[in-house]
Amino acid sequence: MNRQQSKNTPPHARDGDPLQEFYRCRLQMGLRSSCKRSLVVEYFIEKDRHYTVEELYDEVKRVNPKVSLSTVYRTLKLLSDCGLASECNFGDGVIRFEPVHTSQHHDHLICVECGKIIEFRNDLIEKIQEDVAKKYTFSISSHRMVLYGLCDGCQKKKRRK
Amino acid sequence: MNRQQSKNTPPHARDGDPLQEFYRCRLQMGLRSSCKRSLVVEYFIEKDRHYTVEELYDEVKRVNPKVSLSTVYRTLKLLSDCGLASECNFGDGVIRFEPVHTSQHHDHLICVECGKIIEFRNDLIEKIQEDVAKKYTFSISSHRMVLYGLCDGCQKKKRRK
DNA sequence: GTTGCTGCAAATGATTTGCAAGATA
DNA sequence: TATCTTGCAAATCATTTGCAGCAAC
Repeated sequence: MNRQQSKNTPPHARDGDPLQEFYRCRLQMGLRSSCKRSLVVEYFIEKDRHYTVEELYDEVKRVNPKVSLSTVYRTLKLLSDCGLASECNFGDGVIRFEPVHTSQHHDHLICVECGKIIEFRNDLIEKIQEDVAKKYTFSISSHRMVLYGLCDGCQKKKRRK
Repeated sequence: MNRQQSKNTPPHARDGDPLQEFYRCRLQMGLRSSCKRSLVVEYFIEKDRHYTVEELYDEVKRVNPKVSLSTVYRTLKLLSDCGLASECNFGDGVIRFEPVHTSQHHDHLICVECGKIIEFRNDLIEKIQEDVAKKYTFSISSHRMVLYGLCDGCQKKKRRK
């Protein structure tokens, strides 16, 4: 948690820091502070990766082995409810959670070899939405796009063989 | 099964008809012909919809109530193995199967109100793939795109309220 | 002291599998 | 007859939940 922000920022401050936001939600929802839940929340937000429940559990357990799988499930559910995490489904049968950045919408690029996940933005998507909306008389509100391929590193590895 | 094709088309003929293709696979895999499996296969291919296992089961059961859920699961698995069905995951937690058309790749447009699913094609997607590939040094092999919104009918219904 | 948090074990729900009986080649 | 197909019940797997004990307020 490498932030400079003063500790006594009022809980209603929406400053874009997900942790602050979580504390705000926590108070608003009448939740208590607990070291296990905080560990999960802070770990998840700081690492800023696309975790499966199991992966997050495994890593958090290394820090505090007493954290249970239930707690990880419950905490991720909580974060989703607060709008600070969202489920990602890339169609591989595995559900992942990503921290919700207050920033803009993005899509995903996945390496089919090593599983690396990269977030990207591309404005042409809006053009596609327009085209399709016009053609089918839909009013489009959102989209999900995933590109699959080989990352730089994995391409190089393949070439060496 | 409204086709004009001769019944004795050799099993190796790849004529693009999914049913013929299935019979070919069936022979190749040493499977037997059974009325229940055929019912599931033919119903699935003829209806050409995005079914969940349960939906397909419910409908097939109306035709032949003796078909079991296991058989539907097994048959859809079989069709996937033959490359004649593919799993669709639109991120709503429900897995659907769609018949694989020998035709070109497509993406999906989903009405968030009534659940209607439309397949579409848009060539701008290739441009996006190029852009993103260049930016992240990826070599992209495939993609999935889903647009969510309101279909024509549901927009009208909303307007009437 | 009241109420939230936690781990555990049990429940759930979707899917898969073992097996014995029936069907097809 | 040999082997595939099927329904059923049991197994599996990820996720959720009930509950009793512990912890925060």
